[in-house]
Amino acid sequence: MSADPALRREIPDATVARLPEYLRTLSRLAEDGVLSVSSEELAAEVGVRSAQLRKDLSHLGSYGVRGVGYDVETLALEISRALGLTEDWPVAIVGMGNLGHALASYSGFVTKGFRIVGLYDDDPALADEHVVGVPIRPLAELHVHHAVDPIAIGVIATPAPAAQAVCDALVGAGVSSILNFAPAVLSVPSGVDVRRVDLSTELQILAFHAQRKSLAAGDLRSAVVAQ
Amino acid sequence: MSADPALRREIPDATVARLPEYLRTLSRLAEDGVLSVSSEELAAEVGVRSAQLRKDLSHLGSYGVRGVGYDVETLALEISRALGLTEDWPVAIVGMGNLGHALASYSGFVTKGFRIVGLYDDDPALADEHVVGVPIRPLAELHVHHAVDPIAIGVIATPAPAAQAVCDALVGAGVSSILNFAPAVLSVPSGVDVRRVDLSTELQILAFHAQRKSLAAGDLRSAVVAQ
DNA sequence: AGACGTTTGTGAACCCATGCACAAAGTTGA
DNA sequence: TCAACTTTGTGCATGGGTTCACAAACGTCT
Repeated sequence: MSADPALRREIPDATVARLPEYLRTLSRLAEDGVLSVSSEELAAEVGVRSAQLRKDLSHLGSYGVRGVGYDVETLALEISRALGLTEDWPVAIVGMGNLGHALASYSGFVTKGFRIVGLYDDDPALADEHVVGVPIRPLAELHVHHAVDPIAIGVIATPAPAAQAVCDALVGAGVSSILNFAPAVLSVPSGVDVRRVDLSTELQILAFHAQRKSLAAGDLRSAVVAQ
Repeated sequence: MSADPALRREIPDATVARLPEYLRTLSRLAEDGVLSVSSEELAAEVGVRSAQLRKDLSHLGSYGVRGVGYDVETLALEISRALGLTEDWPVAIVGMGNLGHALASYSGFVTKGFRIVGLYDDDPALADEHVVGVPIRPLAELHVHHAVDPIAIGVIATPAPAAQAVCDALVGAGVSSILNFAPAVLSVPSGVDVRRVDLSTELQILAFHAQRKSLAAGDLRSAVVAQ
């Protein structure tokens, strides 16, 4: 029987969403030569409550020492393992406009775990351009490429109208994890995982809170008007 | 007394996060000439349960007609109002590398509600370059600019090490809503709102689920090994 | 060795969000 | 006008996530 709780137990989604942040902070601490942290210290760095941090970590196993804290190296390694970053993940980006270029050259992509193996765009003007050493090819070549060098994660950085067709092509080639930057809801068969990142959604949420703040500030005025 | 529930009642964060998606879908339907939708239809388009959609909308007021559905135009307008998109929000982007360029020319930014009023970067190589008609200027000019043409929302698209300093500059100039693309946790005074979008976090979450899928597929093998 | 201080891991209470199911309210058609 | 049908808005139950608070476990110092 495996003793690793990460492989046996279910890790809550909310916890998984925070693990990358813990990992990033631990890596920074390791670079700074810090050997050990308490949940209190680490939580303060990340901006969460220490109880939440401890409960999150408890889902991966018991890697702390009571009265002492957590060994930075060990904990970083265990989080990496839990997230699956000990193996590397071949990534393909479809849509090499401004955003696609930015993503391809984003250093966060290259860092541990992820490797860009394909860049796709049907615009002839981009044909055979290279970004970070990888050639841009037409989407039709996806199948061939995937057969030779399988793609684990597909990133969609096209305009919204093209997104569903690109998604279908990725799914058709066998990709079952997709990161979608296009402002469109994708329909996929079950078993395929889609995460969406939408810039304008984030802006709109900020606008909502900004509006609330300015309404609160102008309370007096509106109260008078309301009368 | 104002009769608008959006101004009086509290709208849950989870609801606010979904409103932009509802709005986008309604706008698309309006373009297609659709005049009315039921909660069932709209929910199917967006990919949520109809009960959730109705509950979300009930927080803004009562804009549906029983037995009929929602008027597309009216509902879109009411969501826009609730989100604060009826006024326009001046946005400044700091950090004009690949990502900054992509954001500045992203069409989602220009669409209703948001207007780019400033682009900042201290790299002399970028000085006086124009993107979408706006000149790139050094960060030191932020204060002056803000005094003339106030900035409501600041977008940080710099590398992580610079993010906190940029954030301090924005806050110092009076910006109280910040969208942070740098992989760093920002500390801000209370009253300032920060949202973070992190590309590598999203990738890592995908990797976690991908790993879980491949572990499930290889269950038999690991079970044998475990014995 | 034993007492003391520290920090983890977790049971239990709370809180928010989701989903169900139905009454209320509207339309349509005879 | 009235009955049949449709769809909203919402009270209630359920489930997950967060926070509290404390016992268990470890190191340290005498």
